[in-house]
This record gives sequence, C-alpha cells and structure tokens, in this order.
Amino acid sequence: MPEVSDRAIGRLGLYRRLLKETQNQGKTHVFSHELAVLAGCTPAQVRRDVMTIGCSGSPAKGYDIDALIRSISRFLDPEDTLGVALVGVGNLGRALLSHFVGWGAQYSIVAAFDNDPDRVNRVIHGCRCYPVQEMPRVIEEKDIRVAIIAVPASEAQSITNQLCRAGVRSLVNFAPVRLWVREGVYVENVDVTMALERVAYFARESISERV
Amino acid sequence: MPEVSDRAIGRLGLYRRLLKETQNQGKTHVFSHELAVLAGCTPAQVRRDVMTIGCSGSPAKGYDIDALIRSISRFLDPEDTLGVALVGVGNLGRALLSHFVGWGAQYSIVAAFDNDPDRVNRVIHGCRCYPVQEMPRVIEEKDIRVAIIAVPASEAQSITNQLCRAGVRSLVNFAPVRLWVREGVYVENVDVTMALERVAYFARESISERV
DNA sequence: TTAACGTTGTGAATCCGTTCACAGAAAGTG
DNA sequence: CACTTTCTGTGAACGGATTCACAACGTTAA
Repeated sequence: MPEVSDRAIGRLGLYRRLLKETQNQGKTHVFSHELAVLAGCTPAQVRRDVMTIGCSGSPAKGYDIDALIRSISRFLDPEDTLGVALVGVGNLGRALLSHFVGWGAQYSIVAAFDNDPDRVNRVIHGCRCYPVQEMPRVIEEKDIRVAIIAVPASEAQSITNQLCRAGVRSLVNFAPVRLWVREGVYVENVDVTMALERVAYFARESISERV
Repeated sequence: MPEVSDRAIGRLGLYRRLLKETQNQGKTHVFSHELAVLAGCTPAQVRRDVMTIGCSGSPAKGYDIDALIRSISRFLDPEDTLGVALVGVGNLGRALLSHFVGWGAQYSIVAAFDNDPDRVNRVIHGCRCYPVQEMPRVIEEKDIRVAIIAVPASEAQSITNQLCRAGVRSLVNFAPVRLWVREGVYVENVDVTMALERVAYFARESISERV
C-alpha cells in the first residue's frame, strides 16, 4: 500500500469522475495530456498519480479508461459500503443531502441528526433525521465511520467530541472553525468563508488558478 | 505590497475571525502559540504570516489584537465594498445566501441569478434574484467583480464564460468540474465530492489533520 | 542595576509536492 | 526490417511553503 498525499487522493477521485464522463462519450483510451487538461493539471502529474496506484498504460494507446477506473476504485473505495452521517439539517445540510442522494452504493448518507423538532424523525431527501441525543446509538448500530458537520460554528466542537467518542474516524467540517480531534481522526475543512475571503483578495488584479 | 501565497491569505482571514472571537472574551493581546492552537498550525507559521503583512508584536505581551486585526483588514479587504454575485439559487445557493446574509459591509451578495421561474424576480434571504439572461447587464451596473457558482456541473462552464465576459475577476466554484478561464481570472474550487472521497479514504485508519 | 525568563523576528535548513527530462517501448511507415 | 514518432514510466532536479533555531529584546524580580 503506497503512501499517497491527500492532494493526490483528491485528484484521483477527480480523474475517476472525468474518466467516466469521457467513457460516456464513447472513448476507450486517454493520454495523460488529455486527462491533464480535463483535470486542470500537468501530464506529468497525471502520470505520477497513476503510477502511485500501480496502474500502467501503453505508449501507443494511452491508458485504458476502464482499467484505470477500476484501479482508482480499487485504491480509493473501501471494501464494504461506507456509511456517512450528516449532522445539522439546516439549509446547508439539506443541500448536501440532495447533492449526495443516490450517490451510488459506495458512500451514502445513512443518517442525519438535528435538534430542531420540525426536522427530527422526518425523512428528508430520503434520509431519516434523528435527534442528536440518539447519535451515539445510531452511529454504533449503523457502524458509521464518516461524518459531515453542517452545524453552526458554536456547536461544532461539541458535536465533534460526541462523534469521536462514538467512533467516527474522519470528518468533513463545514463550520468556519478549526476542530480539535484526537490523533488519528482525519478532518477535512471546507471553509466557505475562507474561500470567499481568498477570492475577494485575488479579485483585485491577480493571476492564475488554484485547487 | 508583499507577495503572499493563497494558503497564507486563507490563514490570515482565519486569524482575523479567531482574533475577533478572542477579543470578545476580553483579551487584548495574544502570543503566537495561542493563535496557533486556535488556528491549528504552528507558532512559527503564525509569526511568519504576521511578519509578511508587516505587523509586529512585543516579546513581552505578544501581539496587540486590535492592531493585528486592523493590519489584516488593511491587507485583505478591498478599499471599497466588494459586490458579489451568486449564480444558482438551488438548495446550495440558498444555503450560501443565508450564510452570508448580513456578513458585514465589506463583502455582500448583491445579486442572485437563476433560470427557475419560481425563483426569478423574487427576493430570497434579502437578495434579489434575476434571470440569467440579465446577468451581463446587472453585473456591469453593480460593478460586480466576484461570483459564486452554485449551478449544476453541466452548466458551470457556460455560466463561467458569461461571467468572465461580463468582467468578473474571480470565482468560487461549487460545481464538481474544473473550469476553464482566461489568464488572470482566479478560481477557487470548493469540491464537496472531492472532500467526501478524501475523507472516506482516510477513514480506514489514517492519521493527522489537514486544511 | 543586573540577571533570568519567555517571546518575537528572521536567515537558514528542511521537507514534500511538482515538474523536468530522458530512457524504453509500442505502433505506424516505407 | 529499419526508422520515425509519440507516448509512458521514473530518477533527479526544482521550488516554494513550512519549520528550525537562535539572536535580540522587553519585562519582571531581586
């Protein structure tokens, strides 16, 4: 099992999405430079990434799309289906639910949590919403390892603590705060506020595209 | 004007938010190591970032919070108010609107665009929603430089082209695709799908926290 | 006044992701 | 079959962000 950076993990997922799209257009092979323009990176980067997951192509035809998708999936996807919990069913939470509904069997949001009486015990976008106090029980019962935090900043740390205690291994955090987690828990911060501040800064006259 | 990386820009915004919070707790000074734990980075990182914007502290008391906030604001914020457009008023778009409503005078979403007749010409979370075809006119009239793209992936590129043509300088892109923009336009991709894939990968047994 | 302490400011070292550059290989061509 | 072309695979070079490490300094205490 090679050691791969989180940046590379992200790109591999992107490649897979782009490859599926390309496949739908009837193509069976791609060259690194073709995938590179789709992904917005360099051909060398593509080749390096593909190499690290132990997949190889032919100098004449490029990479076999089907084989590459299978390699990426074998590398990225967990063996069994991965249950995901969503905490916070406000505007953002509902948007995420609708975004991930029918996302395929590999990952799916199998439980939502909130405290608002109007939301609790209802089914929203096909997902049952439980009260937060039942979180430990439900997470254990459904063997949930991943959680998405979409609660206000003020509640995020407390929710995180409960999630970690219940055995969650990694988190996507949408609250604009940095969470404290014990060693071994992976946190991916999606900070919309930061994104806007950055974009505002670079709106002045600036250059170039970034991930 | 020092040249600062986009990573540093993001951190500076984060520092500012954390500093305001700290200030509300009655403190007037912070040490680099205090801010570092709040921001989830190292003290050296904090000192370096603060240095690059030309602000200094005292070895005995640390940094004066008020002065630091003012320095960061002077560095990050545009001189005049910055108008932001939101394109796509679906679930995600509405979540973003409610997130940024009353965000302060510095940045604010001054126009929303959509094609759905149920949304067009209505005021949603205090923001007027225009039909997409009026985008060029409204963007020019309101001198909008920044846009948030919250439309389906299939429409994102076409919207981007129209925005760039209308003079938008930088974008936050929520659609799970890479956008092509002409040199000089800054794109910040917020790829929720990628975030989830990454988190799913690191749920296996992995280590450490990342931005 | 002097010494001890803990922090800032910053040149230098480090680390890690990215890119370069080229050998090796497969297909096409005459 | 030899020769050209164009790509892959990859060790090495590169670059830039991060961290180290320490001199300089303000404060406090004796």
